[in-house]
Amino acid sequence: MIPLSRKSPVPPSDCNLARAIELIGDRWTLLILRSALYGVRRFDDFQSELGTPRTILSGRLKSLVEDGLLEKRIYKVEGRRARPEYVLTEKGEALRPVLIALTQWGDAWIGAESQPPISFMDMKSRKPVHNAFVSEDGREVPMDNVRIVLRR
Amino acid sequence: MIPLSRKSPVPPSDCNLARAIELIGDRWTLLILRSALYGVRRFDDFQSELGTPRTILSGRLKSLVEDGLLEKRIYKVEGRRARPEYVLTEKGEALRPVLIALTQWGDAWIGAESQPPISFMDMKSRKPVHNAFVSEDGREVPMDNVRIVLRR
DNA sequence: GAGGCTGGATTTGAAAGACGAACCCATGCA
DNA sequence: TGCATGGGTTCGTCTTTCAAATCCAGCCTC
Repeated sequence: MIPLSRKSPVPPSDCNLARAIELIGDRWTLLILRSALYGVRRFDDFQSELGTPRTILSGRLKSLVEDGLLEKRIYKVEGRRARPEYVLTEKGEALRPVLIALTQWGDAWIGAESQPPISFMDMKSRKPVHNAFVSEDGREVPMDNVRIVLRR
Repeated sequence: MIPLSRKSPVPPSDCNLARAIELIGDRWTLLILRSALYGVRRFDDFQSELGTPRTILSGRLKSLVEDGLLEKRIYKVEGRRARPEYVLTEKGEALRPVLIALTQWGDAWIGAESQPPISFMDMKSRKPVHNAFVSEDGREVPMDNVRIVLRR
């Protein structure tokens, strides 16, 4: 069990975790990012998949572009007019491990009765992979051996 | 770049990721969990660290208890009256890798100018660790080699 | 070139939720 | 008795969310 503390080692104001939560810690934002990581790019595709109210969706997409997680570009299908699409930037794609870690948490603690509908595999070995901590030499370190280090 | 898709491979309604987002994908909830993972347990400690409105805080703590992420127990300091405290359950502690992954994302993409105030270390080797994918044999698999597998 | 379709996006008014301040309340202490 | 403390709840206001309707530009068909 985590030992009692009266406050966090780093105040939320200069904690990158807290800052990340301010950026993306919102139901719709996270659901949009989830879809985006699955390849969804278009307004109506987000809308019909998530059921997000259109006002909210357009606001969230705008914020995500401003924050550099999505890039707004124009796509054009032959015979149709040009439309914007929202593609993950490198910064946005870098969230993938976070969402996969959350997926695995959900698999273990929410949907534990049934088989998870999705899993992850190493393309080379064709064997399952999971999210974990590794040391510099690329070997897994059990969670219980991970400690926090404060920079002085 | 992620290939275009008109919809996610799994509809949000039976996606454990989407379900996890419904549970904890909320600014205050995530900030509370962050503090809790740092050992904060008491109403006023959450309140003074995060500045959460008291109404919101008591509501979120209640939901987190209902969802099984926190356990409400009674603590008693000698000479003071008994008070409730909110301690992470196993289910709640299991979110730690998710929040560490998000911390490292924040370190890389938000606070990249400055040194991160916190880092993570393997207690045994005393070397830094990072979040990644590993195969069954405990070896790191590069993100680009990871593929989604759908259960049929 | 009038009309329709389509995919983004904004407007509108009602309902829900967030907020800050004040208040409550039980207990231990002086 | 009175007061301090920690953990709430109540209250009124303000903001955000929401669904539905509307807008709008461009491309198509006739």
